[in-house]
Amino acid sequence: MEEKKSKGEEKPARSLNFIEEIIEEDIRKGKNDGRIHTRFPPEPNGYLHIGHAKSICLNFGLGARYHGMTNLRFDDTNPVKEEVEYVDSIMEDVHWLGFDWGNRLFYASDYFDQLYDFAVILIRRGKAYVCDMHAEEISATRGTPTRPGIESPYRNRTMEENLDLFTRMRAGEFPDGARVLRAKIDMASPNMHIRDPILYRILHASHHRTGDAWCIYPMYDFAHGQSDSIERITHSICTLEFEVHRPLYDWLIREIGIYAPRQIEFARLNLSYTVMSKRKLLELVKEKHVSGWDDPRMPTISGLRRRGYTPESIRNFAEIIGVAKRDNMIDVSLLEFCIREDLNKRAIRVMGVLNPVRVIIDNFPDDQVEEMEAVNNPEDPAAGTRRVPFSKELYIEREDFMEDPPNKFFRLAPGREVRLRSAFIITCESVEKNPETGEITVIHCTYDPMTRSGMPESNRKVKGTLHWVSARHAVVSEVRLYDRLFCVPNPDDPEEGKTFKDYLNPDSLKVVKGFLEPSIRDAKAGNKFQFERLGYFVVDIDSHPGALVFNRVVPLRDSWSRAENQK
RNA sequence: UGUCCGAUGGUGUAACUGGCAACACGUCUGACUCUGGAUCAGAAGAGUCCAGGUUCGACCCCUGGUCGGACAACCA
Repeated sequence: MEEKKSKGEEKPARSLNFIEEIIEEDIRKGKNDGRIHTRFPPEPNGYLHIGHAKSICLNFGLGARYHGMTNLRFDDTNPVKEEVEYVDSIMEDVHWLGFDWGNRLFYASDYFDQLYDFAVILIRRGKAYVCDMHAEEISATRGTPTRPGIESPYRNRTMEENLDLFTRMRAGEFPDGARVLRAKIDMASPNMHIRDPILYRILHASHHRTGDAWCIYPMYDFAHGQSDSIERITHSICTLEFEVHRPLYDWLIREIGIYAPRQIEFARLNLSYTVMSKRKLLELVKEKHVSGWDDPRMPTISGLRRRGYTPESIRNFAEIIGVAKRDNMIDVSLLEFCIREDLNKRAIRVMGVLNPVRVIIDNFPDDQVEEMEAVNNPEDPAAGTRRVPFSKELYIEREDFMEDPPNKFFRLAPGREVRLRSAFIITCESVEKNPETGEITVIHCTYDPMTRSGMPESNRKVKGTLHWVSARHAVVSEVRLYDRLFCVPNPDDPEEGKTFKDYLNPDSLKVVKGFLEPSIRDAKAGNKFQFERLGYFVVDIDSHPGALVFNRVVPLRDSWSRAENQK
């Protein structure tokens, strides 16, 4: 037995991504005694989106993989943009995704006292000074990426004066914008972030957690790395745009003289046919292009949840897309693949008709109802069966009938036979039309009682199988058919004179009436189904007893319509 | 005319750290099927941005280019 477990048979370990390689190298070297500690550090100024999900899965995944820990830390150093609503939604979303920060819920604002002390240390060491220039002056003297900046006239104040001024900044003696605390590094550095960056600014604003205790707030650069250090984070993982901040991150830690975490940057996720910046998402919400942060068309975690995505499918997506440093644009079809794969295994099948046409089974007794037994999920025998009523008058999908069909059309047409799923084989005998419009109003068929599912005759080969609903048993519901929010792959890259909003897809939501089999009557919000041959659907929170509302999560793959569309 | 980062099939990620490129999605065949779904079998598709160099041998190392991205908020 033992020897049988040769190398080739061990589970196919996927190769390491570059961050895992760094971590394993650090472990090998005995850095931090092999301890691994990561953190997910959102700013509570918006809802989390699928890009954050990548980061969450990465950070928490690494914590778990290396038997370490992962903190949730709110980077809340800008009171004017941050709100508790966002804090709450972020915690809900991280939990929903399946991750747990235990008792390690932190806020950068928890460290305001300590951060203040760090600033004082820098001042005492002559590494920081109070600058009286206003925002415009500072910006004007910062230079450009290709031209060095000019040193502030306040740069060489004495340590005593700096200390006094900083103390008075904190005491509230000065108005917003009057002064800032700056690091004293190098105004000529080719790295803009090293040109005496601002550490603290005066902001007489009340903070969602510290209230009015402070009127000076640390900048990102002075809060983030120090918070990492305080929490003894070993690997501080962030997105590429912070790469140029790393020298400052390291400088501050070194000059203050505290524990040094290692910052590692990776490429953020871009998804086709959507936008991913909080600013743009907020704009869509505020201008009512969508119903809210949790609109099922939004790439937010709450939107995806409402759309019917599962945490498992999103985690799997995060795993599949990988982690690297090059810019990327992932096709939404990959996300769709992930949710189909997941729901295929678990969603109960049900029949529903969204664009009905009446079918009358001429040889079926008028008032008779037969109960058909239908399999709940062919992928999962344990899901059992249910009963579906069959009667003389049915609905089928209008697209499932053609009066004059091409050869490859396997569905219903005059004289043709099709199977009704879990029921009988029927033959089309004739159609009735609206004389004015030419629209087909009724399709007359006959059924063969010997072909009922399970009976010997039912094995007869027929080309097509249709879903159907007994007209008088149909549960009428609202069905929301969602499509991509934008009609171009990259709305972030508009042509001259246009903005991303010029590419909003006018057909991203279509509301139709659905005629569903009665077994669905008691479905609850969040329940997911496959409407056979159509797609996956979830019961929306707008549902009420007797007035169900469904969201289409994603359509089924449809090689017929794909072939048709290619013509 | 700065600094930093990146460049591998249509998309994304690999390549045991130098041994002529793999996996997934997508695409296309075919089989099977009471979902034109799922499943199964197979195929096409890159010679690794370019030019040199080192080497028996380079996606991998070196040099020089090209292209793309990030950085000039008292945002994060």
